[in-house]
Amino acid sequence: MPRPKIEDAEERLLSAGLNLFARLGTERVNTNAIARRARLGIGTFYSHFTDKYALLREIQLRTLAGIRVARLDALARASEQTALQVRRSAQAVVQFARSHPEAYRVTFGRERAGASRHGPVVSESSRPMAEALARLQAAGRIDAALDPELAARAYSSMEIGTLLWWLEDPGRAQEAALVDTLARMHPAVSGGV
Amino acid sequence: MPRPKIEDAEERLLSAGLNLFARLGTERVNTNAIARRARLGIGTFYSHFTDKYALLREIQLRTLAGIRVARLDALARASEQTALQVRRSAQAVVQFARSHPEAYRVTFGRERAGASRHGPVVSESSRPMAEALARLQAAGRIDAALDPELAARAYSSMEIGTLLWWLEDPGRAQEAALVDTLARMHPAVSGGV
Amino acid sequence: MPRPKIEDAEERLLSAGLNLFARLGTERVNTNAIARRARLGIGTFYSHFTDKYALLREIQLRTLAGIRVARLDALARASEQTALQVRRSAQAVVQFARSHPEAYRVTFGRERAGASRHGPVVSESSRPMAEALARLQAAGRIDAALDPELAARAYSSMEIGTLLWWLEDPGRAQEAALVDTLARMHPAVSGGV
Amino acid sequence: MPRPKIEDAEERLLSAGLNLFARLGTERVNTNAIARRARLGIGTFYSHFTDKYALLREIQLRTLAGIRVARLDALARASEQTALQVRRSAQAVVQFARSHPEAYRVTFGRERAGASRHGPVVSESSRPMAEALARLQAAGRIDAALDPELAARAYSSMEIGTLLWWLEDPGRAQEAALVDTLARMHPAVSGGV
DNA sequence: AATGAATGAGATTTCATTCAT
DNA sequence: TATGAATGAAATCTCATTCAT
Repeated sequence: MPRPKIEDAEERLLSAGLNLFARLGTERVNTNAIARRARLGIGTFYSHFTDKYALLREIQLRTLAGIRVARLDALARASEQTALQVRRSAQAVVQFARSHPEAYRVTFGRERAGASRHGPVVSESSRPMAEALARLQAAGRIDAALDPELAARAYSSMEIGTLLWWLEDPGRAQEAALVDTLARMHPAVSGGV
Repeated sequence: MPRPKIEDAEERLLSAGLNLFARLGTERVNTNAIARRARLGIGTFYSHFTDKYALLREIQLRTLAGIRVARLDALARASEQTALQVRRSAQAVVQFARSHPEAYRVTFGRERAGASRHGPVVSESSRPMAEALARLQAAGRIDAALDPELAARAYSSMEIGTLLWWLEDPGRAQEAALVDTLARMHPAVSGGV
Repeated sequence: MPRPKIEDAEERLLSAGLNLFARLGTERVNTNAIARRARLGIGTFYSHFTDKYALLREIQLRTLAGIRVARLDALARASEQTALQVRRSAQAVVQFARSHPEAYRVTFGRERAGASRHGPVVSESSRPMAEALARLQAAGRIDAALDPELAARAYSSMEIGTLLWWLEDPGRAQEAALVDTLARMHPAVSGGV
Repeated sequence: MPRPKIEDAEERLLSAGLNLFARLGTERVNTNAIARRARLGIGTFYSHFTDKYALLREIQLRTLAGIRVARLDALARASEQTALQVRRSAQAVVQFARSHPEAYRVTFGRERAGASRHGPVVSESSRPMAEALARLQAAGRIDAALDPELAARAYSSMEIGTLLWWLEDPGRAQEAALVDTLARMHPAVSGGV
């Protein structure tokens, strides 16, 4: 009898899931709670997602896409200068995290139990960055002894870990200081010859 | 039929738990499985730990203590030179992770759902390092513009994230390269004046 | 395989619970048994009642309401004469107990362990009766030395205890003799001036 | 190795059990807790009692014996006059309950789950009283229409129920008023011709 | 006789999932 | 398409009881 309104049920579910995941953690949220918060029947949940982790995956994919776009936008507007590009890129991510803290936490946070159930969405691919570092190395712009892949990997972990820590309490650091620290510790900057 | 023979039940449970947590992830392991693997009754589990997360916490505390000791040992043997100390410290942690991959993964890995249930054991405290950086700064040894707390935080995330990634497949990088990368990107080294 | 057919699950559970509680006692019945007897899944039990004691409470509330109604009905039909009202009231309760022996036993019986877990439902309130006795006293109809509250309390215990004993084996006494004894020993009758 | 001292382990267990049963209710006390409170090993419990209910039964038997003795003592000292004997008997029980509230509650209180497991200890035998009433009837001292057994039964319930209620909060009534009410409502008194 | 670690049957409770409406 | 009552496998946790010491 109900049938509330033929609306964006899927969006409602994604939004409800994001909020609950961020507040309670993936494991402490169940499908019934997501459907209830979306003001939809539990059956509706299952006609849109196969399970809780499918919804989580969709949230993560959207977040990763958002970050990619933000980063590319920033780079497009920045000059060719490496140090500036690094800074702009860091700035873009920090801004994204500040604007979408729930999405960032849900996507990168600890307690990603879903990963072990349905394979990781976030492979934390640092491939593009590794390639960029390799190019800089080839151009003699950074220390030849640096391992590009390891360095890229290390930087990614640093960025994610630091942002998650910051989001727990944004009062912990000024946004500008955060960007500065990330940029300084970026291998393309610190590793300069 | 209770009480067949007295044994070191607690150690057996810790070892079984470590193994299962590392292989399956905290959430996919239940108390029954831990007890069974330790070849003990489920009741024995509960007479030693209040729940799964109490056992997890004990594993983590032991791991953290082990790392602390390893790091201090390494520093005690190293000269006073900062760059060398940084390298020795990184080496100690890399060696610890290589020798106790399960413990490292269980302690620092993603999917730390238990943390949200019983409070985090691993605060990933970077306090000591922040203080060391501040001292170096006061001595004019590293850039005054660096924020010691942020930098320490960032380095910790980097170290942990990189080691977790490496442990997934140690073939990904030479141990020496790993140590080298961590040392290079350490703020006390890269941030030198 | 869920959801075979929609039914009045709650009534089925109440009825199954009443029967089992009466036969085995509150503590010897578990939620599984109640659900099984109601031919419902255990999950269905928990979607209707928070636990065993919530179901018990509902049974008790219904029983108390039933007795209240029966007593008021009887009084409404009786004349104003005190002795007759007392007799009619006793009669109403005896009839109720005879017609709903399980409900009476479950509501008033010993072994009300649940009470201590979730607060008593049956406060065995003798307030109304105490007030009635006080009015009769004021009107000089019963001994002024009688303590109305104590007397009301005492009568309630007597009524309940006697009925529980009788229900154990209704052959123990004629219903008429039971009513007669209760009426005779009622303070408004025996305490008359 | 322990072996604390060859003492009255049994008395210690009875005392611990009485205290715990009275505070928590029969069902919420377990054998381990009783042994712990008696500062004895759990094994010792089982070398003295077969289970929790055996200990409960022993407590109840002692209590019943105590009440019997108190009542007989009182009657022995009272004159032959019925009204006085009734009053003395009531007084004796009230005093006993006041002096041994835990024992009284544990013996007569609701939530006698053990009863259903091991058969009732307290049959609430009102046989002696029924016989006394019958004798009084034969002597023409009380109304011939009264059913002695029912009346005895009713009085017992009244006495127990009222005392349990009083023990919940002795401030509820003066001890003298209590004795007075019980005596007044005793069939040998109120039923007098 | 006293001990208490070990036991495991059994009770409670959760929640992903189905399917008749 | 949307619904939500019903389901039961699975997980957690308790506690009476045993028996080697």
